[in-house]
Amino acid sequence: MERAAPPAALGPGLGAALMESPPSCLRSGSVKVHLKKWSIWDKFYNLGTEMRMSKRGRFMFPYCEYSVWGLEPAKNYIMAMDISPVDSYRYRYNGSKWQLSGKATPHVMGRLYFHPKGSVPGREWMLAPLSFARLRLTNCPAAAEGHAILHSMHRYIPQLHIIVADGVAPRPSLDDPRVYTFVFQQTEFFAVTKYENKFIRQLKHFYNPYGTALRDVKGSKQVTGA
Amino acid sequence: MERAAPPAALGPGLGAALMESPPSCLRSGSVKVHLKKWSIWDKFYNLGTEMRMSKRGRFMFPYCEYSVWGLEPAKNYIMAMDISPVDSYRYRYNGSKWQLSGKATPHVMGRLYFHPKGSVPGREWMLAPLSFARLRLTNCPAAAEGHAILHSMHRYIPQLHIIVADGVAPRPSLDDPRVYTFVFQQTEFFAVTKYENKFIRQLKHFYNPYGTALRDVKGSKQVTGA
DNA sequence: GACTTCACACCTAGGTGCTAAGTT
DNA sequence: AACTTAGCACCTAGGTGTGAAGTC
Repeated sequence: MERAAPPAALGPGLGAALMESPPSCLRSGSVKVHLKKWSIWDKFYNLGTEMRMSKRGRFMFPYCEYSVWGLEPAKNYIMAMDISPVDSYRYRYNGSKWQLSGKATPHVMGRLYFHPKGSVPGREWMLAPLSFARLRLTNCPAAAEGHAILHSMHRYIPQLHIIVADGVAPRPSLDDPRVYTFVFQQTEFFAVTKYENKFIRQLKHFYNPYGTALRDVKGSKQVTGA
Repeated sequence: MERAAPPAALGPGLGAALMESPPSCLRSGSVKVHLKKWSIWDKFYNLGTEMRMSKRGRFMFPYCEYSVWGLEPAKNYIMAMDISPVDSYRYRYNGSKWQLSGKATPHVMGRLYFHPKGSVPGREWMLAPLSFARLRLTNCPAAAEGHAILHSMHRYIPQLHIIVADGVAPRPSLDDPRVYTFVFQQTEFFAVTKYENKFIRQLKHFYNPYGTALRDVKGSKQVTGA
């Protein structure tokens, strides 16, 4: 099935003022990281990305995927992510935009999601995209390891940590100089249990392969160039 | 959907003479290994197990799954399998049974399938079943790593190798005394590109969750106790 | 003739947002 | 009223054996 152009409303979106594009490529020391599918991330970012959670844990869409350069080929690295609070506020959606709604519920700290490949030489990390597609978001405080525990109606941003695995400490402090951290502005999102912004809903339908059931209903499909 | 009893023809099968049950539990030094779902393996074994292959690689059914005891909890182990020729003959199916049909095509040697978990402490290996459900069989000599390369119409048996990973050699020789090898007689099979024995076909339909499409056709379903 | 490959329909498995019902 | 949960239909993804077509 051919994919039509995304709904026209989703292009210019909420107005040109928001149409900025944060850098999709960051450097830390000799290590360079590029955010893949940045143009899709940008589309969501400009509308105010929302990510649904559930008790069981839910994948992110878009998900975090990177290309990595500048690692030492023979040295081993561990790749980890965490989802960090952006600020200390709680938010609400008033029907058309997000607004502050009091102080944040304290963050459930310290959970890292380690890439399942484990400790792998830099050579191999640089060969293929580094994907965290299977990181799950949950609002259940008792969730299994490997799930990120978030609060609904709060604002978060994913952080990538590239950790030199020299065998000293398997899970070093993130302040350790052997940890390189990368944060891409356009991956910021609001955690929700149901989508609030209908344009976000439409973008999800359109780009997420599992969301196509609803791609053609309620005017979310439009003809190219119409 | 409830599962009816397996077809009556598949019980007594080819006759009582074949109805032996090889041990489902083996020991090597202090290490003990139990073959899971041995009663299903036995049913196939008594009819002459066949495993289909394809170019792209195909899962085994039944697949090899074990429980392990007697490892040193803190020591690391690597789990590997290979599919070994049982003899040096080629076979053919004459419509009712397998018979010799000349000398074997030389085996494509030395390929090991390593359990994807990698090097893990004995404690953890003993906690959960050790499954090789995702080992693929192929007849394509150029297949990707992790596929077992076999010849059709030849007879094979899977071997489990438990390898002490003391960091000396990542992929030691199988003659190394730090390698414990286990071979369960009832996992022997004929490699085929299409099933020959129709009773094997029926057993596969019956037990493989993906084969249920054909469970109810051509008399493969029978009523319990009829 | 004997064996292999391919396209197919059918199934399991599991992710998706929806709606309705439940909770606070 | 605001937010969360559970069940649903719908989809993708991919394993299954079949039967027809292809190969040797």
